[in-house]
Amino acid sequence: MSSQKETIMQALKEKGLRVTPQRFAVYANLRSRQDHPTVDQLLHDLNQEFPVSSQATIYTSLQALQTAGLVREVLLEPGVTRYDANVDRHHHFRCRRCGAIEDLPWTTFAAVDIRNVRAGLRADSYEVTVYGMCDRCQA
Amino acid sequence: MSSQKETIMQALKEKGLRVTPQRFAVYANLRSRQDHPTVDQLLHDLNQEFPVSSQATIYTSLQALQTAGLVREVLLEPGVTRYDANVDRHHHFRCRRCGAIEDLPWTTFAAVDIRNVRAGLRADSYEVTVYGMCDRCQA
DNA sequence: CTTTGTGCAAACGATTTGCAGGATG
DNA sequence: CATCCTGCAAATCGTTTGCACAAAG
Repeated sequence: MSSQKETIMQALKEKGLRVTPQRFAVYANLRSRQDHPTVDQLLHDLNQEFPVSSQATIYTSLQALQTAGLVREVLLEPGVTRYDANVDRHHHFRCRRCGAIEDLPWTTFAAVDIRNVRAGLRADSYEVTVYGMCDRCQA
Repeated sequence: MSSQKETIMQALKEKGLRVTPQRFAVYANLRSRQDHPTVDQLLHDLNQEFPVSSQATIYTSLQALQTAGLVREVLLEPGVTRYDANVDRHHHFRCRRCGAIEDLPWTTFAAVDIRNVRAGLRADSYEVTVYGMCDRCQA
């Protein structure tokens, strides 16, 4: 049985990425959380105990991880880029009040028939973004 | 019958916005086009013949128009904010190759049942983003 | 050892803001 | 004529880049 740590190291290696403490920390942290942090949040959280990574390295690590297909960007607010280690297809819920973003399982909705888009376009995937109020903001 | 110009002026007035040449130009231009221009594209296009508006004014105009509900942002690329005068609900198609964005009519898809999101969330709207290749990029 | 990554600081680009003069209602 | 808008330039904020040193394979 492989530990969580080994799983992550193997994922990096399989994609041809060198396993550095910084990359490991970024990817491991992203995988361990449910929200979709920004670079600043990652930087802050990783360096809580003692310095693990610099800002520039987080940017370049994320870029490498993204190119490798281990991480994706989530864009729902202007000027705010968030990152998500869940690269399986899924949908998003966004709270109108607090801005919180939550993943929705792909199975939440019946399949959308994207063959119906305008003739001439070749559609290959899609995702649904749902807006509303999260639990806490309904108070 | 009211001219296009009067329609636009009335829309601005109804929202309590002063009708200035700059705001008029920004909103009229946005309504006249099908794509979703960035601020730079707007600035360039508006000032083709002779100066109509400054960069800062376009930013503030867009902000006012957006607050008034006449314009919305479209966020599909990191660091790129686009604007859309179509505030009726609709979906988007994004070309993976050239990045072009196209509106898809709301009626393109059967309704997505957003009552099925996790209990506790109060969903009130949604939109579908479809990815693929546009006509030209299939060549 | 060769190649790639890290960290710092400077560079960059998009957006915001302060302020003085100008236009709108 | 009181209020709000414009335009300029400076300030801000997120992200990228150049480079010297360090670490990975």
